[in-house]
Amino acid sequence: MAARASRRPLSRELLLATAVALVDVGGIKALTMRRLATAVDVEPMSLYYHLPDKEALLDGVVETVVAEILAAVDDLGPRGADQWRPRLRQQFLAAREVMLRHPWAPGLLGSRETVPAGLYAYFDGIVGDLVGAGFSYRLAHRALHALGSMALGFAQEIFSPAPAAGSTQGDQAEADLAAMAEALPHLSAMVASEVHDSSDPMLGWCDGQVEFEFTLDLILGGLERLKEQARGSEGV
Amino acid sequence: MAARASRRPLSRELLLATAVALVDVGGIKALTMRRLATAVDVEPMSLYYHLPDKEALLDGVVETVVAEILAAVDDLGPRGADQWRPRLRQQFLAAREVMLRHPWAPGLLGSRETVPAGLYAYFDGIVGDLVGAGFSYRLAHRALHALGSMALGFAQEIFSPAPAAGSTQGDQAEADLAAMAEALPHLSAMVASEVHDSSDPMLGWCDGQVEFEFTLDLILGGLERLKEQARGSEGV
DNA sequence: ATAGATACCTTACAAGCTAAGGTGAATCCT
DNA sequence: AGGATTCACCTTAGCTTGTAAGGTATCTAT
Repeated sequence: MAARASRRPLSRELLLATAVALVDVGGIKALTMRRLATAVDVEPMSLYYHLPDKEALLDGVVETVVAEILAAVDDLGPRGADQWRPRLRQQFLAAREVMLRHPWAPGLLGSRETVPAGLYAYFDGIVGDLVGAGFSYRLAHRALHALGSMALGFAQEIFSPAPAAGSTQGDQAEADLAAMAEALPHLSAMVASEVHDSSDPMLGWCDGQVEFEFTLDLILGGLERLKEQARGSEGV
Repeated sequence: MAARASRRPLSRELLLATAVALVDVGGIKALTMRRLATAVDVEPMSLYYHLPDKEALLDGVVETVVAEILAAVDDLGPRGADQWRPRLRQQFLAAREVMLRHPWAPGLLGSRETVPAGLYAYFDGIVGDLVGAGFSYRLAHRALHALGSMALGFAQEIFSPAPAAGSTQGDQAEADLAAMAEALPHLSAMVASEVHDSSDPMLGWCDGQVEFEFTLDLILGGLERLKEQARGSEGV
């Protein structure tokens, strides 16, 4: 038929890529079998030839994003024993970049019950690097959890926008601010203090990137110190 | 009617409490208007007298859990300036306990676009404590992000179970282990190393509580050090 | 007694996932 | 070449969800 000749044939890859695009623009709730079908110009049931059901679609979407992260993270910087810290830092910053492109990804990942195998391979590499750099397995394990949950947690970003700001209009805004200053004195003072040495007031005053790097360095620094302590007490 | 007399009258609170119970037992997907209606023994549309729509129900559920966290966290330990660290530690451990009772909560919280006001009040208290203990507003802000995302991230627990263990049966299990040892050498070695000085093998070898406390202390320690540094460079 | 408010119910529909089975074209086998 | 198979997609239909529209019974106040 003309219709069929005029479009790319379906494939799992095409469907997953299209699905990721759909979610990027409309959020996870916008991903339905029907909409995905419309997006690739077929009837809904045709999807089921390439994907067993919607769960598989979601798993596939996760897999796709994880692959994107792995690609971004692969071979970043040298692998020397003394390079573990900048290397890990670069890797997590790269991972975060991907997550920023797909802000829904961590939540989806957390909601899935099976995790793509590629992720374990990635963890394996990290443990290898850390142990190679002098970490005990135990400390490497802790590091994995600490860094992993930080990376995931930062994607939630519970705390970035102002609390339920409704109307952003002159008078009302001032009244809101006044009410907030009373109810949340310390937070208000904090905002005021930060706006003070920043340029634009109240616009993106929570710089996620800076916060992320801060926390990342906090954890990396703590790990380094613990590693040295352990090494010292071992009597090397 | 007999039926109506024989049950508690509906109320927002009853609905939310019932909803939380439903989610606890069946996961977030088990929470439907129809099931909630059945659980409180009314027809589905009766719910809409107390809740505008399902979004409001979900917001209410989040609100309920947050209230539970706030209750658990309230007034824990003394509020002295030198007590910020054990105090914060206790608070986050208490919060984690609630999250363990409702493992779905962080994910839901992250998926909502408005956050309960009570949470901001809680953050306000933390900032107050930190600043009172000598933190700059900037560092307190960073601390908020670091601790908050850690707490949220740890609930995802991407990395606890073995990667997609299918059959847990004698021969097959051994084959799986062997295959895993080859594909993920460092992780396998790590598991082996940890099992070695633990008692029961492979059963809950990822102790979430220990990992959580480790990461919490890592962050608290880092913050303390940064605080002292800043204080020192200020010339007090 | 009547008017309204309150709290719950009946009906109905669009949109979601998917089981069951159909169809035309391509490919393979002899 | 011709029949059988397979591939890739479609049609129909069933069941679940959220919820709009409007109905009804009970209580409260005048």
